[in-house]
Amino acid sequence: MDNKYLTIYRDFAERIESGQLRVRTKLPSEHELTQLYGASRETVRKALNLLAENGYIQKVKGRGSFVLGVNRFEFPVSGLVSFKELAARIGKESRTRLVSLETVAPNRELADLLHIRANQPVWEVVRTRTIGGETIILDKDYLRRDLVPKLTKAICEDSIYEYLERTLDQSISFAKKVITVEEPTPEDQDLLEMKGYPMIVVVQNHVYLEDATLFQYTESRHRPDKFRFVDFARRHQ
Amino acid sequence: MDNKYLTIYRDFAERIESGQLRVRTKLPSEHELTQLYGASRETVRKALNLLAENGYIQKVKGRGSFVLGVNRFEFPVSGLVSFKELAARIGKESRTRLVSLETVAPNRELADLLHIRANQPVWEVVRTRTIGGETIILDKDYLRRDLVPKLTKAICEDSIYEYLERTLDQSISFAKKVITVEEPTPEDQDLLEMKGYPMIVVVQNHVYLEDATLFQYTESRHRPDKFRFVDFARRHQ
DNA sequence: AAGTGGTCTAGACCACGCC
DNA sequence: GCGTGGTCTAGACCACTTC
Repeated sequence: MDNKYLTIYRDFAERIESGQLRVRTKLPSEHELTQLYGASRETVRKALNLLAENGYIQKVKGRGSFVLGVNRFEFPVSGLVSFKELAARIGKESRTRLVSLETVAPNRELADLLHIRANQPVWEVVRTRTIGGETIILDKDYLRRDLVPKLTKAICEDSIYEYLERTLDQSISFAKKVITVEEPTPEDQDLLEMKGYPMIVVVQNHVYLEDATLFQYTESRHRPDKFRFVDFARRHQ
Repeated sequence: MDNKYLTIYRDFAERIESGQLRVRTKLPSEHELTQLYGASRETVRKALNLLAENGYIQKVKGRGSFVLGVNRFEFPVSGLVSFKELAARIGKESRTRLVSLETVAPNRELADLLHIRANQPVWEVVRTRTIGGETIILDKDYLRRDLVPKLTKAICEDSIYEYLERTLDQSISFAKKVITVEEPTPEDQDLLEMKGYPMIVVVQNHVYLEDATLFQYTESRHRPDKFRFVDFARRHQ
């Protein structure tokens, strides 16, 4: 039992995701929630604001908070979610295959991306993702070797994020994603079932730890017909 | 001068964007900020949390808040920003051209998307966007006619968002974006300089008002080589 | 007038980093 | 031990919606 506001948040997030709370349902008022959870109003509000920010509810001044239906049938790929978490959500049969795992010296471009010196070794992990019987995603990960001393086939085929957060005590804090569309490389053609598609969707991911050091750079290359990115955004100000 | 916490937020957001506050600079402590702005600590924290959520700063327990360099040279397309705001940011010469503006009866698919009956008329606005001399974006907007009574060529070539927020008293609250890659239609080929590219990036946008009614559906179709989507995401929990 | 959410305050205790 | 951010409280006033 950790945070009070996270408890309230997760409580409602679960009930909304499961459909137990229907779309357009009115939540209890903030005053009522303070009594239900034995919390102060600001604590309740912190939970409700998180729910609103993540697309679960809409708060309307003078009326109350209402369950939204936007996120219901979509899985937002925005936010930081590992492939394993994602695969679990969509419930499709999926598989990760390790292509190669080695320590390499970064070329200048990569050293630049990771903000390290050219002689500082990095892990290079190449993996393919098979979903519904088709191999459609190629993931290339580069991690700072000084921050991740050990890496095995088993870890790579399970979830690197999980390993980092559970085993090591590194916490991932934020990431910058860049989505572009490019021509497939011979490597893409070789490792993926491209089915003649002449382009590939590239999702670059810069992953940072809590102290804001960049420690991982990932390129996730998707066959275009299977690519789908969903984002929920609020207009502030 | 409206909100106290928004004042603090904008103050730092501007100073960070302008480069007046350098990357890795330490912000004043929360305690110091309460005195600088004559605000309580929770108010200061609300501003700092907004800055952190939007990628401006990183808060580190026990040490302080530090300026991040992630958002500096990128313009995040995540969040809700109109094309006009976007064009202003990147500073490139750009132009919007109205292709057609009419009232149509929605087909079933569109009526479904907008959650309206099939006999309820909607605005159909088709526009092309020219950036750096090339026409590379095709925007198709559908708006509920009951919510937007008037729409002119001038408004469409300026900014529909701006018109809605300033002239009408409608406030845009949130949106759901879906990015996919498809084959170009004859219309794409006709209106855009496709240069032989065999695919097109489609950004679907469902835009909601503050009372959570869906009032606009937009399809933004981008030539793949010029498409770029940047997203900043924090890992919560 | 009563109920709702939005903002703000002045305190409190805690966990963490640093010296 | 001191300064830092993270959580939480019990109140206050305001603007808005509903009746």
